Amino acid sequence: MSPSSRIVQLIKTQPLGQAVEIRGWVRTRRDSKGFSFLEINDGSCVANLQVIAEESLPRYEEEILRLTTGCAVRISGQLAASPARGQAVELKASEVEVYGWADPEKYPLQKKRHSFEFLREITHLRPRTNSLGAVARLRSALSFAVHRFFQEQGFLHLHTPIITTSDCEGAGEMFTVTTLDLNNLPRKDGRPDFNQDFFGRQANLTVSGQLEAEIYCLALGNVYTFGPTFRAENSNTSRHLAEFWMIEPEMAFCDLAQDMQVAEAFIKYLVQYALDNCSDEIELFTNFVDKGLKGRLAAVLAQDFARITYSEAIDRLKTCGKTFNFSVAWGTDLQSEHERYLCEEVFKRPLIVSDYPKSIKPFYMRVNDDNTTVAAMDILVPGIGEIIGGSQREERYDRLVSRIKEQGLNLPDYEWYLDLRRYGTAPHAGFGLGFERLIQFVSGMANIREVIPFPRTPGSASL
RNA sequence: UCCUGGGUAGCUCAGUCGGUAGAGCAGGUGACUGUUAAUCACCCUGUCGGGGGUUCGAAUCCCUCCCCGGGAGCCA
Repeated sequence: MSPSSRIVQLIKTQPLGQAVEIRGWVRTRRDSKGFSFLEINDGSCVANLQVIAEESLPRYEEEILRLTTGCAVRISGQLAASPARGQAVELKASEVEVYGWADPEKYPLQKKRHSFEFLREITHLRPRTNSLGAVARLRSALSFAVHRFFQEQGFLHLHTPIITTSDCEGAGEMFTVTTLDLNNLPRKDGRPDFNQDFFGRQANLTVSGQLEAEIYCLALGNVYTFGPTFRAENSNTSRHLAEFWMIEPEMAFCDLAQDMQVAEAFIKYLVQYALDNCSDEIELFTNFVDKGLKGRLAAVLAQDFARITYSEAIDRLKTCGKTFNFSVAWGTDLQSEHERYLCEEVFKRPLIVSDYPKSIKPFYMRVNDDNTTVAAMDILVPGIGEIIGGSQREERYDRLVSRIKEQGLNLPDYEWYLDLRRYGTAPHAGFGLGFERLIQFVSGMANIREVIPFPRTPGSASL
């Protein structure tokens, strides 16, 4: 391990008068009479460390005065209180070593703000910016917090398959995984012959770990998955990715009410964790990305999520006197504009909508006693919309069979799933949280492509 | 995929009535300065997204394709 300090620690502990060493990248250089100011960022925090480089240093003219944005350096010296405003401490350099130059005529990152659209074109360089670096730290922190929340509550972390042959998930279009020669595709009855493929059958990238999670839930109790998820939908929006990360808890002996409780506690825990551990990042986002961010996050913690059933939502939308582009009718899905109105204008906080008509929801959701709705819930947050979708699962064998048939699905495909109901079935429930949407919510970033390091979207997969 | 707005200097954008392109920032040079979006002066920079068409003449008008933003659908 190098003897260098990370800047986050130096700023926090302020070891004045001590010899320290840092390694990082030059953000900017400003020259004064007899010395230069260097701003160094090492990725450990939002803040740069200001370095004073006197002209008496070796190679001052040849190297230090040539330092520009992007150069990688090692600097040792003494940490001192800063006499000027803007920073508490600064580093009086005694040695400056340049690891790598960055030709200012060609280096794309300038000492100014860039549009996120432009930064997307330089995926390999954008984490060197303040905001994308901050997103990376927030993402890492929240990822840890996800595990901490569930581990603290005794959940078991489960790795569900990324390559799956269960073609019965119905959550969206799937990517096929194959080693077949696409230039000379073996066919049978005109269709690709997957019997000759690597797995001897068609395999796809997972669209959800839920069904597999149910298997372990009904053996070990509460479990959660946290892994990549793939949807081959031609979705072109600021909140859809073809490859994204999803967290899916599945809880045994759990009903919809408890499911909602856990989901609400989970989101609040993550928001609180971000406020406690990424305050500088959230400050940055509030100042430069979304002025309302901090207030909104505080409001999330301050009150209970609003709760409303689908039927109540329809009533409210019908009687609110507002005209929508899409008409409101019981039995049809809520449109984006309906959800936004309820969440952002009526309740002005996260909103849980529950008990949707069974006709618009998948087969595995538990049918309510009214026989027309299912025990499903969506959590909507202001600015983003749906961030969680969940339900109590149908644990009754007969009901599940008729739901599978009702939806025109192929019963034999579900034998293993039905076994879970044949033998020792139990009430259980779960939900899926879109990790990137959560990061959008906590960072205020408008486009989901900024909150994942390497976004995959239709027509775009850089690196 | 649909609707809509865009694509002009490294970046962000302006460009009138169709007459062959401009600003700020960045970059270079110099001055000045415990500076911090430093300041001041000077200098450099163009496949006007690609292709086709109309015209004496197209960044500008028409057709077409590509790419990007915003909205919608699908969902997390």
